Amino acid sequence: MPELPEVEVSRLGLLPHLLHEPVVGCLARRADLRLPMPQDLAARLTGHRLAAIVRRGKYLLFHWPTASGWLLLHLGMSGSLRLTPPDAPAGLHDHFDLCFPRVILRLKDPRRFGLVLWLEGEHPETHPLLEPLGVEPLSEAFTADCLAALLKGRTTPIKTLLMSARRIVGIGNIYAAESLYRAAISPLRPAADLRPKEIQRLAASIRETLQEAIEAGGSSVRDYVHSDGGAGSFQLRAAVYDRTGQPCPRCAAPIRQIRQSGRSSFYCPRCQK
DNA sequence: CGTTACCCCTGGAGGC
DNA sequence: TGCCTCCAGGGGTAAC
Repeated sequence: MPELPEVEVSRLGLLPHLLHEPVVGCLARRADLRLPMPQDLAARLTGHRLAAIVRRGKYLLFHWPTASGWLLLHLGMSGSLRLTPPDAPAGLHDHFDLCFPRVILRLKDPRRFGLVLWLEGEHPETHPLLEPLGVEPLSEAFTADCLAALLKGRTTPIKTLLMSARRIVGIGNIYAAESLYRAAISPLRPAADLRPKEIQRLAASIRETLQEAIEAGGSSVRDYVHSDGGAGSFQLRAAVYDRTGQPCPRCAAPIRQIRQSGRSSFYCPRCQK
């Protein structure tokens, strides 16, 4: 489920409930996620107060300076986070609990492509999973010039490039499709063929699409603790994603579905050139 | 180096 | 009803 906006909305939803709260325990019901979950988290974290929650791409990082380390969390394809009351029974795919005095942070991840790791020390950005990550699309560093530099000399289809986290983080299959639609650029275009005007449009549409999705998510999650789906369950209304055969909102041509690098792509063959 | 194929895992949808 | 196939919002690794 989660791309950058869903992860960011989760972060924003968790912050007011968890920040500065002391950990009272942890529970790993299934430790075999994409990588094995550490087993000593309760011992490391119990009694320590959560000092920050940071997002990098689709990763969430929870910081405990007094335990001198970070908890790294990734939701994979099917992961979601919820805050539950301490006595709420765990469901089938609730693999991990981080317990605070009044609430439990609970990770549910049916496909188990997600990740819970402990990063020792104060520099998580040097971890092998984080170090190679590309630019944050909502940061000031992400300009049209920046995007132009990423595209330069690359023959990969622009859609594939948008989804490669070593160049630019956080954009998954949905927001790649929606950003390209908004910029009126075909997902099939070789990256290096985009003209400066198009690059400018694409950079802007990526920002806008992600930002709007975050705002939509934020407004849809009123009470994080008691809401049904957690914060990962919203979705920006898609113009093209998963709308094969339905009319393009702009020109009514049927949305087309193709396959690129093993993933479905959706686009309007008339609007996106 | 750049790009693609395949793999991890479970569940839901649709065809028969 | 069951069984089968395909598909799914991610990403790492191996192979060309």
